[in-house]
Amino acid sequence: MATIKDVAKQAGVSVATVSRVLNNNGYVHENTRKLVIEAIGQLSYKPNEVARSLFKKKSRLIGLLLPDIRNPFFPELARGIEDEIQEQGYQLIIGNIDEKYPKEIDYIQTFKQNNVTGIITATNLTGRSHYDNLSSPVVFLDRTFNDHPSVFADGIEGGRIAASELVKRGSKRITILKGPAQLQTAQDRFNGAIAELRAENVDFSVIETSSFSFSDAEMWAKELFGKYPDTDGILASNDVVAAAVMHEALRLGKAIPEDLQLIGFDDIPLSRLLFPPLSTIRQPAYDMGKEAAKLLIRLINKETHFEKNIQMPVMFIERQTTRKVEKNG
Amino acid sequence: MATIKDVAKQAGVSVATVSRVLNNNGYVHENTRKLVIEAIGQLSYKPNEVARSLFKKKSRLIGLLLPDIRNPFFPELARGIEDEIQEQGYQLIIGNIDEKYPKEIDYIQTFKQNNVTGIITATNLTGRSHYDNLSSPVVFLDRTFNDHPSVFADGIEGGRIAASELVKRGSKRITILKGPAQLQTAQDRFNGAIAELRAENVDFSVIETSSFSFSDAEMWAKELFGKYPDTDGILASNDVVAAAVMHEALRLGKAIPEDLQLIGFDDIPLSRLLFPPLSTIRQPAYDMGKEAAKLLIRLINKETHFEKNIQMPVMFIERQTTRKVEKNG
DNA sequence: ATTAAATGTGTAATCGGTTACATATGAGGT
DNA sequence: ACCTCATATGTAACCGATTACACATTTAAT
Repeated sequence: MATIKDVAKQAGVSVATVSRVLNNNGYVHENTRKLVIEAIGQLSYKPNEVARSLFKKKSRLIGLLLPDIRNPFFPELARGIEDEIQEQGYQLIIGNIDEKYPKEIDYIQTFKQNNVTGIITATNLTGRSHYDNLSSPVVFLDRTFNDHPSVFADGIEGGRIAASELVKRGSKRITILKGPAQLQTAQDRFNGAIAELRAENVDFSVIETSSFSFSDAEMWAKELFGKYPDTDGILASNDVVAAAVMHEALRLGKAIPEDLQLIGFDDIPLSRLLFPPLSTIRQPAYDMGKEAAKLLIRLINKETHFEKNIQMPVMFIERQTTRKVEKNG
Repeated sequence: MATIKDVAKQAGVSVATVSRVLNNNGYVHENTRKLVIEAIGQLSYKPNEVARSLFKKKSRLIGLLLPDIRNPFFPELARGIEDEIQEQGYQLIIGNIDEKYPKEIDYIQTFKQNNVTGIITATNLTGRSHYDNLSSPVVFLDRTFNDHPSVFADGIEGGRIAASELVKRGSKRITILKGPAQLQTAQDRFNGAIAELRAENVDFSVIETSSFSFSDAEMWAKELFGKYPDTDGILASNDVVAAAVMHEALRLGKAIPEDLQLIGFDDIPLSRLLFPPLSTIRQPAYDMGKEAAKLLIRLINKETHFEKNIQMPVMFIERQTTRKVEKNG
């Protein structure tokens, strides 16, 4: 790999001049600039980002922390972030936390040690946090944290809408799958839903779950139908869990949506491919990622006067695990 | 952030000694070592990885290139890699190529510029490649490339098995969804399948597809049933596409597996949650990731005498989109 | 014509580590 | 007592960039 010295020699100038051309600052004579650019081309020189980063204490890397890369919701967030930051010449480092707090600490440390320019975190273990005395800006995605910059969807409203749609469509004995206690987003959905059900005076039961994973989801589904075999409306904690519930319901021979209505949460790509296609509360994951990236870049550029807490809309996506509501209902 | 100089001052020694303690090399008196370790603790000093990397021309970062982070197969690979390399103190940078060649070039460049210690690539655009004159070792995952180190599953055998299982279970008019032409893995599956079908003298049709994405999968499914409405056995190019096909088949009122059998490819976590659960050819994604990581670490450590091309077994996972085979068949 | 400001370029310090080399001391061998 | 070698530690060069500062040359202004 050619270095800046090689380029300087080739162009017959000093390294300072090459650097000036590279960074487009300071004075450089037009002829000299051409010389340098030509030398760069001939040697196909690319600056060493590590050396740059050492001096500047800033890299072109942005760190992203995800709770679980296997949950399709998160790759979708990542895609949004990626598309946005690459336009600005940044690169993404993804750290997968696997819902484990020590991994989160490790990754934050790694990000620091590698001079990342900014961090976006979608992890959400309640309680302790290690984001306080970082030199690089942090955006909280799919969560909030004190009054730090954040992009999130309204989980409470989402839970409320889901419950309301289920009731509106005639479910009487509703079961809520309550997501992991340590995840704030899950609690929000749950709280929104029960608030609505209480207001509507509708009977409901709760199944507590402790993860969102594919492998465990089947377990909650079996538990649900074991305890509440005659439930006629289910609010799942997310779409993955909803898929498992639907699977179990169909296995038990229940008719969906006639005997049993089901609403998921997230609207992951797979949801429309289930059969019947899953009605769900959509979180605009890709756009949430984009917004978080935009917000982070504003913070990096030290811009001012912009909204630091962005709430994204959730919406009910009506597919076929819910019945049609009567027009005059 | 404390630097090595601060530690040296605090411990009353030179930076060289601190560095020796840090790296566990050279001679350090036991008492001195304790002094240094204490100073490190007091200042909660963490070495700057960027400075390290600049001198050593090696970082603790390993680069991973994925074709499409939204396809659940790839996060699974990533998880396997992650678990393995983190034990060795490395960190993962994931680059998502989005099936676009220029992005691949960009990421390789970024990896180089950031001194990654090794690269694992699961991209698979046929033809040109830019992996030739890299200083860091490269492992090809879910693909091969000349005789470079690689970890892959036997796509041809997978295609063969899938076809064989379908025939064995009585499908007569088989349709194959042929995956994207530019992906070697897809071609292998296809070739394996048609070889088997020809050998068995079974009639088949082909639908050509040009992506594995959720959004396009529905399109291929509709095209399939439009052109070949009486097909009674489908080999899907992967599980995502299989999900879409199943969705469409059920929508059309076909009975699975009685009227129509279906076999996917990959065995992504969602496959067992479909209803009926999807029969598929399993690739051991997590383990493939682990193996690739092990292989890479061996290359990094310049070990010798180990297998450089690792073929992983594929196997038929019998679920409920295929009929039971008669015991005396 | 004189001087201040703008332009153009190079030298060297710096970022935070690692390590080659120099130097010093003590132990063991003859 | 003398030499060798292992042990212990410090000084300074180095990795590849950026930039403060110095210096030289134009250009513009009075």
